[in-house]
Amino acid sequence: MKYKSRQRDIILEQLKMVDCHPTADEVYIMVKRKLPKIGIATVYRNLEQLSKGGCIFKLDGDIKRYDGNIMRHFHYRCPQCERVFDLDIGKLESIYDDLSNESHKQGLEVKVEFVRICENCIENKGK
Amino acid sequence: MKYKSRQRDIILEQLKMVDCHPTADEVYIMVKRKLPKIGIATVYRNLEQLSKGGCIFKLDGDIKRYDGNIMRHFHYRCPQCERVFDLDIGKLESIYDDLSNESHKQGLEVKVEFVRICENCIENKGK
DNA sequence: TTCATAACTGGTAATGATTATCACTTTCAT
DNA sequence: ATGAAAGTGATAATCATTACCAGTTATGAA
Repeated sequence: MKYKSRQRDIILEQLKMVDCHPTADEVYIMVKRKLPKIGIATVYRNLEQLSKGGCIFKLDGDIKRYDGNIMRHFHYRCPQCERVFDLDIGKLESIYDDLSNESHKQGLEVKVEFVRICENCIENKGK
Repeated sequence: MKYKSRQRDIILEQLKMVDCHPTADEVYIMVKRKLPKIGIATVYRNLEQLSKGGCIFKLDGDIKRYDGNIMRHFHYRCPQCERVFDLDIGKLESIYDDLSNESHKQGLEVKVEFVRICENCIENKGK
């Protein structure tokens, strides 16, 4: 990320505009509207760089997803559609902070992810 | 898992014998010593079934790993070699239990994974 | 036991996300 | 203004996982 690039700027801008957590392919489709000639490899390259640089988060899973919101917040993943959603954990938050602080003292980083069937998948159950 | 199969029995047995967290391919190699004719598809099929049946754990990541130990315990993943190791979290444990209990009350399942460079990768740094 | 059938197997082809490669273009410090 | 380092886009390659299929095995009912 030594030089600046229009492609990278637009990828970051688009990712910050949405509140979902798109896959690389979904980012590619979003960015193509502004930069029709961009290649998928450029998208992967820049998503990787942006996440290594701390500008975005990479969410591991079967398919990787990316999050343009780097404020501390929480996610849940739907085990059916494999999508990731933001989550307000309310009073869980202070417990999480304890876990996080205590982990750091022990030289560990913590990764917490919640799992819950999403509303969409609950609705589509009858189908 | 309605019928029993020798292949599945041996996969489970081998997985319970080791304290590492092998990939499907590593399980394949292990099991091949006892069942030289087994196919890789059979290994994947049975690992999936065993994990859905709650006999083993599947650990998500770039490459999936499997754990034959279903007693409650904790893992850390090395971000360099991507291997997974067991971890004694000591006093973190009670905090984790709080988080877990409170999550369940809110209809969420929690997944916690720790991250730390493993000893092997620290040693090999100079190389 | 015999039989029907549902589950399981092994080999292999297909899939699909991600990475590597390469010739070309852009950026930027000097 | 120029040359080295970084970035790009097209496409081929990789590789973990899944799908498919013809043949085998397990199981329960007759």
